[in-house]
Amino acid sequence: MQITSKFTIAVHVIALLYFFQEDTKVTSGFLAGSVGANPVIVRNVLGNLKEAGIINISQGKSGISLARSPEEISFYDVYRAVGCIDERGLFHFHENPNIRCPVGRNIHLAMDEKLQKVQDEMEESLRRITVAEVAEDLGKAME
Amino acid sequence: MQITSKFTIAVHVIALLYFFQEDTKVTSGFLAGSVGANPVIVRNVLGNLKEAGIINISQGKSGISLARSPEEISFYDVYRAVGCIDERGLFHFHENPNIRCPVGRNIHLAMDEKLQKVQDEMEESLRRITVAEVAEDLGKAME
DNA sequence: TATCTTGTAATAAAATAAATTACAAGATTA
DNA sequence: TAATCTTGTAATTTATTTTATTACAAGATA
Repeated sequence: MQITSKFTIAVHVIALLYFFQEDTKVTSGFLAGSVGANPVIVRNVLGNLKEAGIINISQGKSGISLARSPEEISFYDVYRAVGCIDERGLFHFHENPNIRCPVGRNIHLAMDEKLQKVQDEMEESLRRITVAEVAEDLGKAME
Repeated sequence: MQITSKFTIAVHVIALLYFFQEDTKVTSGFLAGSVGANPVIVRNVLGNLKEAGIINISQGKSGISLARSPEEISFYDVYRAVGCIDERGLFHFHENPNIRCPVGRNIHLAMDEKLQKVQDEMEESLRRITVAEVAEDLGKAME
C-alpha cells in the first residue's frame, strides 16, 4: 500500500508555482507538462488545493498562484487538502472478526486506539515539514 | 490508501495464540474462523510470521504457537513480517516528472529525504507498541 | 465573438488487495 | 501402513482503488 501520488503531485505543483508564478501565466496544462500526469488529475489536485486555501485559481492572465508563502504550507496541509486518508484511517482493519469468539469480539476495540496513535504521530511528522524546505533544496539543485 | 489488512489479521492471530495455545490445538482453520478471513490468507500471514521467527508452526498436536512472548513482539515486527510496505516506500511518487523542467528534474531528489523521514518516524511509532498491550486490553474486555 | 481555461461527469484502463479453488507434500494417529 | 488432517503454494477470480482519458459546459479574457 502507498499514499496516493496526488500528494507528491500537489507538492510538485506548489513548487512550480513558487518558481514560475512571477514570470509565467501558470495553467493546468503547464503544470501537467512538468508533472507528467494527466491535466484532469492536476486540475482535481488544484481544486483540492484551492478549497484548502493554499492556491488561487484564475482563468485570466494571473493564472494559478500561491495564496500563501511556502513557509506557511506544511506537508500536512497538503496531505489533508488532497484527502490522502479518509475517515477509515491509515490502517485497514479486517472486516469480519467473529463476534462469537472473545478475541474476535474485542480485537477492534483493543487495537483502535493504538493504531490511531500511530496515525496521529505520522501526521505530526508531516506538520513539521514545509514546502519551503522543498523549494530551498530545489533552489540549490537548480543552480 | 490504507495499510493492508494483513497487518491487523496478523495481530489478531498472535492474540489468539496467546489466549488459546495452551488449551487448544490451534490450526489455520481455527484462526480463520475467528478472523473471519479466508484460511489461505491466514496461512500466508502465518508463513510470514513464521519466517520472521514470531511463531512456530507444527502440523502435530502442538499446532501453531508463539515463538516468543507478546512483550517481545512489537507492531513494527508484525508490520515488517507481513510486508506492509515494499521497497518503494510509504509514499507513491508520481512516475513521470518532466526532466526538461528544472523543477521536474529535481523534485524527486528534493522530496525523498523528507518523505523517508516521515516513514521512519511512523515506523518508530510502531516500534513503541507491543502485542502485549493488545493482549492486556483484550484480557480486560474479556472479563 | 472567438479563444483559452477551468470544473466536472462519465468511462476506461491499470494496479492492487482479497478471496477462492485446487492439490501436492508433511505429520499424525489409528 | 493406510487414512486423515494440516500446511504450503500456485493459479485464478473477484473486488476495490487508483490513475488516465474523453467529453463538454461554463467562466474569463482579449
